[in-house]
Amino acid sequence: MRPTVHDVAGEAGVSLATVDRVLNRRSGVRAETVARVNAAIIRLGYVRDISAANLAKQRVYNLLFIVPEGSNSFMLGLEQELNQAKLYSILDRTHLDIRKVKTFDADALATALDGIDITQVSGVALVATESERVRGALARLREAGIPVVTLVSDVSDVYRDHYVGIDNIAAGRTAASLIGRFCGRRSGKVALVAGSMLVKDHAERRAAFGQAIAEAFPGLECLPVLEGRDDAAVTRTLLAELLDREHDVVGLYSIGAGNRGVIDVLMSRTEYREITVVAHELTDHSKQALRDGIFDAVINQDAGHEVRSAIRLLKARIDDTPVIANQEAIRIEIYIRDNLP
Amino acid sequence: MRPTVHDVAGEAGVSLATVDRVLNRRSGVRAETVARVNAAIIRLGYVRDISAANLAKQRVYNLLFIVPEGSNSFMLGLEQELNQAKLYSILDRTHLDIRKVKTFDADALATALDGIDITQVSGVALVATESERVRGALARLREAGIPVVTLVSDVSDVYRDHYVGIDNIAAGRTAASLIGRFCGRRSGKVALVAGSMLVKDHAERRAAFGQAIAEAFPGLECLPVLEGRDDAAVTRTLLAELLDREHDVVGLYSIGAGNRGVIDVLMSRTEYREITVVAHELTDHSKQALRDGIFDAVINQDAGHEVRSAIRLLKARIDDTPVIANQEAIRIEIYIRDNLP
DNA sequence: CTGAAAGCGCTTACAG
DNA sequence: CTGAAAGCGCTTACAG
Repeated sequence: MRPTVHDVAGEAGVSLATVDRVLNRRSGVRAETVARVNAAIIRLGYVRDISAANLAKQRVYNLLFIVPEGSNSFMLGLEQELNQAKLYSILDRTHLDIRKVKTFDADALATALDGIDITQVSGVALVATESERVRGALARLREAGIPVVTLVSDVSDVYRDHYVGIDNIAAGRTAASLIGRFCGRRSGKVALVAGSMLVKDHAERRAAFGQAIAEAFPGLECLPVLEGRDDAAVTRTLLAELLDREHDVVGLYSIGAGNRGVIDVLMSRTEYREITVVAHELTDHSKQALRDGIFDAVINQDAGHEVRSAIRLLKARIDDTPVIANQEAIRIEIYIRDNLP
Repeated sequence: MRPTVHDVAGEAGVSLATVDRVLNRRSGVRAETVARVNAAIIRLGYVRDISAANLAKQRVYNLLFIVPEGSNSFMLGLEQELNQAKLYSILDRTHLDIRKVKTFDADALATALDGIDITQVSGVALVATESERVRGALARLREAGIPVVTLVSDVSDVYRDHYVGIDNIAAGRTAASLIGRFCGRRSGKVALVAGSMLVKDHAERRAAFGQAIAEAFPGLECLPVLEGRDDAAVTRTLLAELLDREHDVVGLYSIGAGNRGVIDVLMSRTEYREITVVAHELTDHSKQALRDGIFDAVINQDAGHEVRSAIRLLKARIDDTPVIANQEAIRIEIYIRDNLP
């Protein structure tokens, strides 16, 4: 049988309460007593039963998720995963609170962060837009002992405990390899469509993509980025105009989440079918585009995995328990028509 | 506050013991009393706290994993993941028992299954080799109320509760698309290397691959499968001989786990570098082959995910709790040099 | 067929 | 600085 606090207390010759004080690193125990208890713990190989501890504590994890009130499919998907997680979270004494802030608006985010009631929240996850105010707000949270993880979009690593999302530089290189390889020996131009170059993940993907193309596929030339603001209508206009003007486009990299506009344009003329297209994020639209042969590959990050991972990471910080690094790594997933989930 | 058994007991006007009997569907309660308790449960929206229940029950999950005592890297990786999971499983009152049986030997597997002490084991996961004896053994286990999941390799679905692994037909089609697309406009022959066509997953991948190539890439022609028995030496000899004889091989699909032999041959002559290669399973060898440009893509199933998923699924069956379907779906992962984890 | 009491492994006031 | 006792939300003999 696994040893319990009773065994430790017996072995150390102290009471349960003292064992508990030592286990939880509470003050007011003589150094010598602490040492005796710790020795007993090691001797017995005691490991605390966290479920029992949480039961006794009546611990409830109050986790706050701050996400952009976006209209794009990926963010909607993320929100849906959060609501899914919410259904099951009651079983784990976890309360998920979802707050939406204006997209790409650092001030709105900072205001939301500043408004957090430190006594009511045990952990925070946020889709970050970085700014001085945001950094300040995060620093205050962490000083108050509240764990913070960034989701999908990161800030400098001193301001959060963990980043849950993909490596966007590697993602950009991946897109480059796929387009380069799929284009085969063809040479020509590559169109780039992003949401906004002010967003760090889009900027990173774009830069890495350009570099990888230049390195490995000299026959391909990247055109200037179109910034569609993740808006279908804007993207549609810009891209239609571009493809009308440029007559040598063999590839297209859709960096952001404005896939609907891209799909509309690509479907508008049969000759566009020849263009090799790689986009981001698996949604109903992008899946259909893969099936229809409009998209050749989609690079995805699993929103469900990200939500569950953020929850696990926050709880692990709160309980001071270990995590399995591999389980928390968010993969750069590649989908083609044949391996859709 | 969430309602507890006390609240239910009060509401129904019965004792805790009776509430417990109803909750656990134990016999010896008058139908009318059962109805009263159930009504109270619904009225209060009561949800049982499983951690507390398990604490009271001193529940220990004894899970048995039966895996082939294989020498191939993927199975070794799986075993490593099992040992990883073992480290953390004590925290969850879970005991993992790993038993190894002779690879691809249905009788050895059946004997292991028949030898299970039903009173000591609460759930079984196995890498299946199907046979009449195996089916019989599984049926007996399930009649005894012991949940069974298959891992990586499946049996007919009436003999297990769940399959934890990839869709091998889709995997074969995925390989075909990748090779076809990467070969571009080149036409020629495609070499196929498998472990054994007697193994269902290899056979399924091969069939789906052949069909997809025939459908979509008429310029490519599949050569007869080499069966390397997942053995590096055998694979090396067979493949070297084949490539020496055939002078028009533009693609190679390594269906099984004998990647080392494949890599050796491909590195032996510079002209083999031109061959487009897709293999299965991410291991140290296959990762290096991707980095070196020997392999163009690797199709992977995440062994760590599979192990954790099998554990979650078995526990969910044991506790009769719901699972999140998306979390348990094993993806057909595509890796190229740029998105390696 | 039903209930009172003790216990699972931990924590928490309260007392000293 | 330390301990005895009660309690977290369940389950389990035991008694009737």
